[in-house]
Order: sequence, then structure tokens, then C-alpha cells
Amino acid sequence: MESASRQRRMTRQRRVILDELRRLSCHPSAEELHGIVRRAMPGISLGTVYRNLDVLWKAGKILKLEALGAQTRYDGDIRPHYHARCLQCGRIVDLRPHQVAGVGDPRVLDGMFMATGWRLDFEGLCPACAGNESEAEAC
Amino acid sequence: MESASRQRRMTRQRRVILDELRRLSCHPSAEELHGIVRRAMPGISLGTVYRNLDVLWKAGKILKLEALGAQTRYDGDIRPHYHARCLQCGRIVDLRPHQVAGVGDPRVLDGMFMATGWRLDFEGLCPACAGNESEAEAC
DNA sequence: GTGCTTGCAAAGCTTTTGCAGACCA
DNA sequence: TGGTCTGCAAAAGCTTTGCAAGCAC
Repeated sequence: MESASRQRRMTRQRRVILDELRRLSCHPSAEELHGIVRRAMPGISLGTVYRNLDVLWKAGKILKLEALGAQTRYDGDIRPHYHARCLQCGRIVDLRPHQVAGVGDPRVLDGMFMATGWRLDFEGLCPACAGNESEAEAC
Repeated sequence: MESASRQRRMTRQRRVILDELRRLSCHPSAEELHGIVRRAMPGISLGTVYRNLDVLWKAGKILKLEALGAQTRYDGDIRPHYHARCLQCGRIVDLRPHQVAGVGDPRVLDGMFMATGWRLDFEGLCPACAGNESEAEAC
């Protein structure tokens, strides 16, 4: 069992990983992020990327995105927003609250389940795929 | 590339997998379902369970549930409903539409993303964990 | 009989972990 | 200086796949 409030250090690796993730508008997998981070720090290992993504996620500094049948993806933007997944290319697009309508403040009426939060995701076609530009890369 | 409308057979294995999944109110992983199905059909292999879950999912007969950092889980109930994940034990609870309020008909205002569907999930504490019954099994 | 399915086992992929040395505070 | 962190590589865990035999239609 790991201590909840362990002393953390902001190493060069952790700094670069967080900065790059925040700078990106896409939602990279650990492996993709590793490739990107390696441009600024060639020696960094994939294991370190995984370890730091976990630390940053537990610290609430980044989001972890579930992905059906695919690798986990990460998001450096923790402001409230929705995600939309393209059914054709798998790309994940961000949607700001003002871009979405019809959602009130979902809540559970059945008191048996104590909801503390909720998540709304969309699925459909991203601009590239809707425009018949065929397959596009996911990040 | 696989043909979209391939001729499928309802084998004994496929029948049992679908029946068991529909009968269950929990959302088993492929491995858990394998253990359950094996009670009715001892010789069935895990690979067959995976293959059939995929076939059934592509045929729209079951749901595949994303799970962060965990195995994929399956749902034999394809009626419209929401899922709530317990933050403590990981169990997934079903919530019927009438048990949830505040959701209108979410839609994307930004025409750049052509949404064809959406998914709303809750997170919080399931009855068992909220009742301080400590850890409970996930299925 | 045809060709979709199965069981078995090996392979594939993503993610985690052990260890010794390096580094941050 | 002490405890955290890193790179490396091996291991773990879930899922997919090749193959020859079996079965549904």
C-alpha cells in the first residue's frame, strides 16, 4: 500500500511530460507521448512515461481516458469538457460545455447509488472523416 | 478485411454465452464469463469466449463496457440505460432512465463533429460500499 | 459437403515491476 | 544525505491468432 500524500519531486522528466501533454490538443497514448517527449529528452524510457502519467493522474493534474479496445489515452486539459470519439478513425475530439446543449445536471434518483460525478461522451464522425478524407491518424 | 454480413451460425457455445450474459445482472469480464459458462459447458475455451463476445458485440446483441485500467466488461442488456461505476470496489451498476434526472437530449452545437450517439456514466459508491461493507467482489 | 467454429497453445500488445545507480530537495 | 526517481529489461496480464479437427446448415 502506498502512502496517499507521498513527497513528490518535479523531475525534468515529469516536467517535460506534463508540459507536452498540456501543449497538445490531441489525446496521446503513453507510447505516442513517449515518442513526442523523446524529442526533447532522447533518453527517457517508456516505463518512466507510464510511471509519471500515473503519478500526474493520481495528483489530479491530467485526465485518463477510457478507450474501448484501444490503449489508454491521456488529456492534459482538466477543465470541464466532454469527449467525442470518432467512429471511423478513433480520434478523440474535445467539446467545450458551450458546444453542447441538452444536458442539465444529471443526478441519480435512486438513492441506492451515491453518485459523486458523471461523464458524458459523444460518438460520431470527426471533421476529417465526415469530410470523406478517409482514414486519418488518431493523434 | 472481413465481410460485413458474414454467415453466422448459432453454435452451442455461442448460445450458452449469450444466454448466460443475458441472465446475469452483473457485468462480467471475458474471464469471469468463461468461468460461469464452463459450468454448463466444461470444455469451452477462453479463446472461444473472446471470439464469441466479439461476434455478438458486432451483431449488436451485447454491449462492451470500457473500464479504466481494468478488463473489458460485457452487458447482455442492450436496452437504453446508464452505467454507474463504484469508485471503491469497481463494480458496475445499471441505472434505468427513470432512475436518472437532469438529462435532456444531449446534442452537439458545434457542427464540426457529427454526433450520432452519446453515453452518460456515473461514478460514486455502490450500495455495498456506501454501507461500509468494505470491499466487495466486482461481479 | 462447405466453410464457419472450436480447442489448444503460442504470440502479441500494453502496462507494470525489480534493481542498481542517479538525482532532487 | 535520504528517499524519490530513472533507465533497462524482464515479467505480467489481457486479448488475439494460427492450425487442424469438428460441427452447423
